[in-house]
Amino acid sequence: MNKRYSAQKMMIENALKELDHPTATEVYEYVRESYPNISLGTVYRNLGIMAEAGEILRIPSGQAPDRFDINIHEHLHVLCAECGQVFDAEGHQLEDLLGKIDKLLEESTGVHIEDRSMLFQGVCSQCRKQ
Amino acid sequence: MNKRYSAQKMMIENALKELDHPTATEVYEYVRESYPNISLGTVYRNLGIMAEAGEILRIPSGQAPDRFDINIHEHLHVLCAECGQVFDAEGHQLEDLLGKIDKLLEESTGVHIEDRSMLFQGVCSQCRKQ
DNA sequence: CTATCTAATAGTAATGGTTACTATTATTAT
DNA sequence: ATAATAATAGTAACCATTACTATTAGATAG
Repeated sequence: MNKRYSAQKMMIENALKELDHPTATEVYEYVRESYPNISLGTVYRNLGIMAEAGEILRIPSGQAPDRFDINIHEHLHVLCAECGQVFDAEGHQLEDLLGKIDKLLEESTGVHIEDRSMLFQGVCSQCRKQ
Repeated sequence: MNKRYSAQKMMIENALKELDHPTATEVYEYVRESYPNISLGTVYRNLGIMAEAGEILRIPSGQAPDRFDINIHEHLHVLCAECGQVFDAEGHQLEDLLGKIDKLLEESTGVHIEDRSMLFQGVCSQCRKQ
C-alpha cells in the first residue's frame, strides 16, 4: 500500500487550515486560485479519504453541502441560520453531558453508541442585532 | 386558503402510522400497494408540507435518505449501523441534559439555539449477538 | 344539481451534491 | 532511466429531492 503525497492533497490540507469549516466547493475554489486546473473530484476524493482516516472531520448539515474541519478534537458545531457562520464549542462540561446522554441511550435502547452526529442551529448575536 | 384532504394524503398519513420511521420511498412503496399510481412527487410534497406544519418529524440522516416520524413528541433517534433499525429515546433526564447543553452553547457561542438535529449511531444488542 | 374555481395530483424533467469511471500524468522503488 | 502503479483531470453517472405543467377532482356559489 504505497501512499503518495501529491501537491493537490497538500493544497487541500492548506485550504482547510485557511478556511473556516469550508464545503468541498469552497476548498475547490480556494485551491483553484493558485492551481487553476485542480478537479472538483480530486477535492472530494481527498476530503473523503482524510475524513475516513480520521485526519479531518466531516460535518453533515442536512440538506446543505457537507462541511469539513481540520480540528479533529471532539467538539460541537453551532450554525447561524442567518449568516451561515459555524461556531465551535467544547469543554469538559459538554463532554460530561454528552457522555451522560450516551449512557442513557445505551440503557434505554440497548445500542452501544459509537458515533454521534449533531448540529445545533440558531441565530448568532451579530445577526440578532439587525 | 382552502385546504383539501386528498385520498393520497390520508394514505400517506396511514403509511406513517404503519411503518417505522420510513423514508419517502418506503412510504411510496407502501401506499402503492393499495393505490398503484400514486406519484413519488406527491409523497415528497405531502411529507414536506406535514413536516413544515409540525405534524410529523423529518429525520435527516446524513448521506442516507431522510426518514419521517409521526411521533412529534420531542425525542432522540438511535440508529443501528448494522440492521438499520431506528430506536426512539425520551424522558425528562434526556430533556434536562439537552437543555443544559443548549445553555452551555448559548453561553460560549452567543447563538440562541432554536433547532437541534442529532442522530446517534451504534450497534444494537440483537446485532451484537452475531 | 351544475358550473366554476383552484388545490392537489401524476408524470416527468431538472437540480445539486457527491461518487464512479477512464485515460493520462507523475511519484516512488528498482 | 525504467517499470509499476498511485493519483489526477475531466467527465459521466447517481440518487435524493424539488420544480414544472397539464390534468383531475373537491369544494363552493348560483
